[in-house]
Amino acid sequence: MNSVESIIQHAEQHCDMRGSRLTQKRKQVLTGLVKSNKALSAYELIDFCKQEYAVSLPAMSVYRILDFLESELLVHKLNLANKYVACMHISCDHAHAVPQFLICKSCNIVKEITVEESTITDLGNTVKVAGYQLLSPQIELNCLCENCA
Amino acid sequence: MNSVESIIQHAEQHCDMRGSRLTQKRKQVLTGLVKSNKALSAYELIDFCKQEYAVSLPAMSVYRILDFLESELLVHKLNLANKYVACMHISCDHAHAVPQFLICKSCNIVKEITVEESTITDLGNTVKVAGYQLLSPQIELNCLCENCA
DNA sequence: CTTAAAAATGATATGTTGTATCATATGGGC
DNA sequence: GCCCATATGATACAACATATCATTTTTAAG
Repeated sequence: MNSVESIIQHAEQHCDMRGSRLTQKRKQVLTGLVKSNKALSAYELIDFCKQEYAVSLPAMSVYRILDFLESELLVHKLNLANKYVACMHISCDHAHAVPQFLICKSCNIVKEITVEESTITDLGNTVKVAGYQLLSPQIELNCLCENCA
Repeated sequence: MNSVESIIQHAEQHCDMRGSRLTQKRKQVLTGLVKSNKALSAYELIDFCKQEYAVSLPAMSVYRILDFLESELLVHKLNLANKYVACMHISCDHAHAVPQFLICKSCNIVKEITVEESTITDLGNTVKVAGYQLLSPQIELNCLCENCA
C-alpha cells in the first residue's frame, strides 16, 4: 500500500525520529504535493490548501514550510521549473542516492530517476577538470513525458 | 584576436548569412553579454544599455531581443539562473555540440564546457528507458568557480 | 517614389516567483 | 501557569517575465 495517507504517515514517523515536527500545515502542504503527483509551485500549493482545507496560507509561510520539508528530505526543489515535488522515496526505509529529475514541460509530471553512478562520476570529473566545484549533483532535464509526447 | 568588436562582427556576418538582421539594439544587448563575460539578467542588460548607450529599453524589448539572439544561437538562456550568456563560440566557424554550463552561484561567471559524448549518450539512454523524451540535452550545474571556492 | 506589408520596437499593465521585516500565535518543559 | 523556542501571519516589495495594443522602421512591389 502506497496511499497518500500511508506516505504522510511515513513522513510523520521520519520527522518524529529526527526530532522535528510535521505540523498540520506542513502536513497539508506535503499532502498537496503527494496527491498531485507532479511538480507544483508555492502559489499552486496555496490554492490547494485553500480549496482542500479552506486554509489561507501566506506565501511566506508556504516557502518556509517548503524549506522545512526540503531540509527533512521529504521534498525536492526543482530549480529549472521553480516548482516543488514530493520525494518519491518517502516510504522507503533505505537512504537513496542524489536524485535526478525528468520534468515534463507540458504537464509538470516529474520522474525521479537514478542515473548510472558512472555517468555522475564522469560529469563530476569534467567539472573538476574545468576548475569548478559542484554545489549539488542534482541534474534536472526538461523533457516530454510519454503522454504529452 | 578575440576582442568584443571582432565577436560582434562575427555575429553580424552570421546574421547576414542567415538572412536576419542584427539591429543596433540587438547589437547593444549582445555587446553587454560579450563584454561582461558572465551571465546577466534581462534587467541587468537594461541597466547596461542605459549606462553604456544612454538607451532606455523596455523589458519587453530586451526579452524579445534575447529570444532573437537565442534563435540565432548567439546567446544561451540559463534556466537555472534566469540569466543569459553570450555563446562562447560566436567567432568559431565550425558548428559546435550542445553546450553544458557550469554556473558560479557566487559571481555568475559561466563556463561553457563540452562533456564527453559518452556521458551525454548515457544520460539520453537513461531518459529514454524512463519513457521520456529529452527536449534539450543542455545541462546546467550550480557550481563555485575557482575564485569563489 | 510611393505605398502597403512585414519586422522591430515602445508603452502600459499585470502575472509569477520569491524575500525582508516585524508581529503574533502555539506548544512543551520548568 | 510562565517562559522560550518554534511556527505562522501580515504587509510590503523586489526580481523575472509576459500580454496586449500602439508606433516606428524596414523592405519590397508597383
